[in-house]
Amino acid sequence: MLKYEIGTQLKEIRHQAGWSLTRAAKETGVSKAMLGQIERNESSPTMSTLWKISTGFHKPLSLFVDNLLVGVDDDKVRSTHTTFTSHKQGLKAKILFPFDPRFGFEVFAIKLSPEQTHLSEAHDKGVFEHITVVSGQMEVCIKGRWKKLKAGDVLRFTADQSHGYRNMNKTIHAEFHNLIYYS
Amino acid sequence: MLKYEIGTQLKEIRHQAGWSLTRAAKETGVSKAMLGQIERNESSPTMSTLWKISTGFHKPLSLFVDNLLVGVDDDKVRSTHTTFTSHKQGLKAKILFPFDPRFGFEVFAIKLSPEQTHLSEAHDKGVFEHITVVSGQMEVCIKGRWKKLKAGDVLRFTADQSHGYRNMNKTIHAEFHNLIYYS
DNA sequence: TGTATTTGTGCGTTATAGCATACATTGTTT
DNA sequence: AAACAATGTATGCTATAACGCACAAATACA
Repeated sequence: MLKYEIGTQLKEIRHQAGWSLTRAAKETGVSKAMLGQIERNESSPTMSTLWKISTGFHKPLSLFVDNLLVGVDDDKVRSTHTTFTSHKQGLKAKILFPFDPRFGFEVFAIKLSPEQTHLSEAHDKGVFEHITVVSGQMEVCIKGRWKKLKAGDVLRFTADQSHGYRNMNKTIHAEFHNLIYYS
Repeated sequence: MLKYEIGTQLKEIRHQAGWSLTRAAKETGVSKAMLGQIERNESSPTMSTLWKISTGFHKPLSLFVDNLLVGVDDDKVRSTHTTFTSHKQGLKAKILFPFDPRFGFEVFAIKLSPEQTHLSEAHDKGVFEHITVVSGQMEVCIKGRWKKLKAGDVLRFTADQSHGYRNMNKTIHAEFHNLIYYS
């Protein structure tokens, strides 16, 4: 169960060099059996052996680590509108896109019950929140001031400060998306 | 025996985030025991767990892989002028600096016996050889032409072609350094 | 067309990454 | 100072990365 398809990268580099597994094993000091399983994504190499590999190929480590948008395969539809996780009182949140180091952001969908307020702690420097209101209306608090948002409205702010969301309506829920970007 | 000190990097990132090992374990999904040994460079993480770590910290993978010039510690002197390895006929070579993916080059010292010729196969594209003659005199063959070099002379050429070195002198050895850069 | 030789993969064993738990140490509280 | 909570470390166990060897298929060679 590998999220990280480094094997494809290795196979390409090896073929490009015109090396056999035996040759690669000789140059890198890693057994060809292991190199084989790594290429087939059957095994997740340790940093130690990855170092040996990049050394043997006379290539920088980043070459094996970067450009790995190959294994994304999110082209199959995931249904998220059924499962809402993380039930705090009056606030339901579910993950639309979990954080992925290759992209640097994560996206939540959040439902605020009527007359509910949620305060959030400050995040690290370089974190940006992107609010998109889907339905209902809500308010976001930044630097002590509550800003009104209605369906379709968007808002971006630096999240390295305490902030909050609330739904002042007495009957209808508010739903919004929150894209959190980490730089 | 880790060449790759990724632990130091992790420790710094964790401290910078103000997280305890317990907190980090919770966020990343990696046990705090494991995080501990990784930080102490007692364990070389697999790419799989390194992915979990970078995900949990909301940081790109490159942050843990790059900027690792910390563990170089070549400030202790290695004596190389005694041990000459790789004895081909009439050619003695020793490694001054082995290839390191962080730098991208390796350096050899080569001794050519009198009246000796050595031919080398073409390397990959993007490989450069840097010749520095230390003592004696020698000739380097590029594109079929032999170029004369004497002590103190230097020469750089693209190594994606067959080339050769020879010492035409009848009595004295020739010694030169060869820095091979892989781009 | 047999016969080597080289290719990659499968198998059993060993080394080690990874986990859960318990422990010792330090810092906080009342 | 006693009691408490939080820190990072040490311990035993399980999962798996890594190895050496042997095998089957493909390729080269005669």
